[in-house]
Amino acid sequence: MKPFSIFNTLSRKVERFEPLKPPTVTLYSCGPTVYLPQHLGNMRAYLFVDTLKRALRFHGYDVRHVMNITDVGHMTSDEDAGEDKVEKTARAEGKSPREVADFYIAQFKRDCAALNIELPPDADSTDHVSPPQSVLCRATENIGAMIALIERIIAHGYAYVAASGVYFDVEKWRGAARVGRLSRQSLDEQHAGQRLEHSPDKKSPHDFALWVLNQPGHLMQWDSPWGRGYPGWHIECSAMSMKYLGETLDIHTGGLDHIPIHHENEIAQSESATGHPFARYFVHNAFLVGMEGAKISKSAGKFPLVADLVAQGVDPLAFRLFCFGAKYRSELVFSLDALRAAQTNLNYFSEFASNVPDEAVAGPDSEWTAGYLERFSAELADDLNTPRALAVALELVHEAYTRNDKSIWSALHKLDSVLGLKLDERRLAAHAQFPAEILELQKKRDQARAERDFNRADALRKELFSRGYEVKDIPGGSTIAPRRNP
RNA sequence: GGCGGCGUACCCAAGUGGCUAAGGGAGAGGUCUGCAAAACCUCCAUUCAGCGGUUCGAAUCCGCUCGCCGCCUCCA
Repeated sequence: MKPFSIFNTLSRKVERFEPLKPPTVTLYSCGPTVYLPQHLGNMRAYLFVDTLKRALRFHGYDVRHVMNITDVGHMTSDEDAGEDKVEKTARAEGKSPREVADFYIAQFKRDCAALNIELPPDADSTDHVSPPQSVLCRATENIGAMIALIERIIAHGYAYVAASGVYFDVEKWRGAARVGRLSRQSLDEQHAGQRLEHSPDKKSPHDFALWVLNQPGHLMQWDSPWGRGYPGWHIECSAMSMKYLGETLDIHTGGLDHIPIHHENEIAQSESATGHPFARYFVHNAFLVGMEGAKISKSAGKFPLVADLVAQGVDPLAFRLFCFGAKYRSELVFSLDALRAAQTNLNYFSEFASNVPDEAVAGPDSEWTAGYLERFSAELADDLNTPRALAVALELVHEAYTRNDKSIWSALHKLDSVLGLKLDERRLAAHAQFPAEILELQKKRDQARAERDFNRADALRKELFSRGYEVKDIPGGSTIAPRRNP
C-alpha cells in the first residue's frame, strides 16, 4: 500500500505521514462555536476531517479523534474585549447560555448525521485520560484543565497576571525564536499599521489573554487562582487536546483562517507549558466560496445550511460527494449545478447498490476489482486526492455495469467506508419488504402492461410514485424501490 | 501596508516540466424501450487569463500585465 502523505502547513510541503505511535493516530480538530447554526462552509471543514479520518482508517490506522465545542469565550470584537457570542445570542433569545449551546449542539449533531460525518462520542466527566481517547468535548466542562495549563505557562515564565487578566507574554516567546512558524509572518508584519485596541495592562499589543478577569457583565464566570473570570479563546484547544490525546498530537486540523492567530497562539501556549512540540502535522482546509467567489462566513450573514439542501431537493449525502469533487486545499465554488451533478453521481452509485443481489454480497468479489482498491487507496494517500479517488469509484461501478458483473460488493463497500454514501443501507432499503398494498399495486400494473393497457399502467405508476415508490420495467416484469429524491 | 492564494471547456474540477490536458455534470447523436427510468456506445479544450523568457520540451519554472479572492479583527 502506498504510504499516506499529507500537506503539512508547518513545512508547506506534502510529507510522508508517520504517527508517533503507530498504528494509533491522534487527531484534534477545531470544532464549532455554538451560537449559530453551522453553514455549509463550516460543514465542508468537518467533512474534510471526517474524510481524513476515514482515509487514515482505510490505510490501517487507529484514529483517536478529539473535537471541541466552543460554548464560551469567543468575543465579538477581539480576544479580550467585546461580548461573548454565546451570551449575546442568549440575551437576544432570552435563554441561558447553556440552553443556547445545547440547542445548537443538537442541531450540529443532526447536520453531521445527515452528512454521515462521524462525530466522536460525548466526553464523560473523567479527568485523567491515559490512553488517547476519542471525545467530543465542551469548553465549559474543561475549565479545570485550562486553569491547570495556564498555571504551567505561568510557572515557566511565559505568562503574567494583570488586573484585567492573565496574558501570554509574546515578546518572551519571540525571544525563544518560536513565533510565526505557521504563518511565516513576523510579529511586526502582522500588525503593521493596524488599528488594534488593546488593554493598557498588556506589556505588548501582541499579548493575548489566557484568562480574563474583572468583566462583571459576563454571565459565564468561574473561580480561578487569579480571581473570577473566564478563559481566553485559544486556551481550550490546547488544554483539551492535551488532556485527551497527550502533549504531542499527530495531526491538528482547522480552517485556513486559523493559521495566523489561533493555531499560532495554540502552539505558543502549549509548547511554553510542555517544552515539546504541540502538533507534528498541521493540516488546513480551504473555504467553500459563494458564486461570486466570496467567502461564506458567519459574520457575513447569509449562508446556506444543510436544511437548504433538502429544500432544494438535494440529498445531504450529495453534498458529501460534491465536496469530494475538489481537493480539501482548494477553494470550492458552491453552485446548484455542481450539487445536482453530485446528486446524479449519488444516484448512479445508489442505483447500482440497490441492484446488487444478496448472493453477490455473500460471495467473493471478481478478481478484477483489486486494482481499483489499490488505485483508490493510492489517490487518498496522495494528500487526500478525493477527486481522483472518486473517479476511481465511478470507474469501478462503470466497469461492473459493462461487464454485467455484480460481484464487486466487497470492493464497493470498502470504498464506501471512505465515501460515506451509505450504500449498504440503500441496498437493504431496496431489498426491504414492501407493504402488501404496494406490492399489490405493482402486480396490478404488471398485469395491465401484459394486457397492453398502458393508460392504466401509467396511472398505477403515478399512484405508486405519489406513495413514495418508483417502478422500473425490466424484461418480463418490473422492479420496485423507494423513491430516490425526497 | 504586510502575508497568502486563485484564473484549465457551458458548469464543477484533477493535473505543478515530457505518454492522447483525469473525472463528473450539462449538451448532441445512437442502442434498448409501449412510454418512462436505468444502463451502455459515440461526440464534446491542437489547448490551460494575456504577453515575454528559460528549456530539446511548460498548463506546470521565471518575469511582467490584467482580473478575482482570503488573512492580518470573531470566523471552517
